[in-house]
Amino acid sequence: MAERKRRLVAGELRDAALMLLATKGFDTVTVDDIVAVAGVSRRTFFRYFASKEDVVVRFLADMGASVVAELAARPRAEPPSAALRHAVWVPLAACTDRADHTERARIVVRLILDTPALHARWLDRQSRWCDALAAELAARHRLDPDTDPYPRMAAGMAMLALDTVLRQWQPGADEQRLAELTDQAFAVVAPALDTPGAPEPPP
Amino acid sequence: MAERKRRLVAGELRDAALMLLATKGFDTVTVDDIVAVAGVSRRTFFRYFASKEDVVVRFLADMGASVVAELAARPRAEPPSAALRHAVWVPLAACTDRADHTERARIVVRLILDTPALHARWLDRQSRWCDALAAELAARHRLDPDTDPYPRMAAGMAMLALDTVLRQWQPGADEQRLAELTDQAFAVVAPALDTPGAPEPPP
DNA sequence: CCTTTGACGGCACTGAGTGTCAATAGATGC
DNA sequence: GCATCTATTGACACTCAGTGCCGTCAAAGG
Repeated sequence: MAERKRRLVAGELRDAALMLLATKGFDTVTVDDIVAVAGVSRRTFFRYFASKEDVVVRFLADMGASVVAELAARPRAEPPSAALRHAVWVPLAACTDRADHTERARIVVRLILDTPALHARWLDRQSRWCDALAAELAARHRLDPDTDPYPRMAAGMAMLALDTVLRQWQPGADEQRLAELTDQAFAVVAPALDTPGAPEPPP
Repeated sequence: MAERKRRLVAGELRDAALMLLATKGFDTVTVDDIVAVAGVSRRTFFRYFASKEDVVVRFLADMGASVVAELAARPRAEPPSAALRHAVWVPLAACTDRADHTERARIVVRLILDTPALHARWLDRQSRWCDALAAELAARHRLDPDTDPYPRMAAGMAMLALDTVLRQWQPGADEQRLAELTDQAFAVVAPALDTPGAPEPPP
């Protein structure tokens, strides 16, 4: 009950922030501007979001947990390239579930890629997903994550593919188009992901 | 003459900053602390460095330009994995040219990887090198950087290898050890870098 | 010797982010 | 119905990063 109100305020704040940031740019909009539109106090803003960057980055934060969860759900027999492609595709497809949601997601992506401060935060978050992905991959293939570079690099290549897709995301692109871009990106890294030697655990 | 003094002040500031940051941590040290040790005013600090992060990140900034320059200097006939390995190796080897310099570089790397704010800036800088590397790769192989995902992903894989090496850099590791780590990292991505199809330009 | 140039320090200001406290509103117990 | 406990909020004050502005001072150059 109080939980629903929290969600309401957070949504209000997020919508106000995204609207202002997307139109006026990240640096010119202050937190005071955002709270003025949302109708709450400055202090309340920082109770919901750790920083100005956080409002935007959190919008895409679910992707991280999703990617790791999806990878864990894939059958172990599947080659790494296919498993990672699926893991990355699920949250990407979730961006295009409704047409209105799609365009907003694309605008947020563009804002992040074009704003240095946001881009830095985005990369930082991505690198955390990378850690989790690497741990999952190491467990999947029974590799030592401290000495074997494969898990971390494979996770990094998956993130690289995700990044490449988001960068090439043009206005008006639908789910079909995103799927094509994802396939292209993974086609590039697949030879490294599925290279023999590391991935096959000795029975 | 005035130029030499500028360099002197910048060095003083950098040394004071690195000493304080490495011992007390990034967040607890203020710019006032740094300038107190360096013996200049607060305002002067910001004339030399754009931000507190900048002091640390600039320390490794030369690497970026170096990587791109080295790649451009490699013969075109060389396979991408070898060319990129060399390009990444040169600045890495430069970190170990003198023993004292080596250990300081390692401490800075550790500081960056362990401090979220610095890590974010580092990744952001790395992504700029990635842009330049991708452009160079596209030119090398006569590919369209806007539609072909190969150049950007190949550049990203090189950065990924660099990142992996820096992460595995243990105390006391010498140039020999760094070379091993670099070889290991590039062995993972080589199959994707040298995959047929994209890299071979039609004559 | 005088002028111009450039670096420096001091000062004031904006804006992000945090700690604290009092007020308020809703849930709970009697 | 009323008291109470708890969680959320707003207000205020504070620290610190970063910037603009200006007066000063010293060195270069005529």
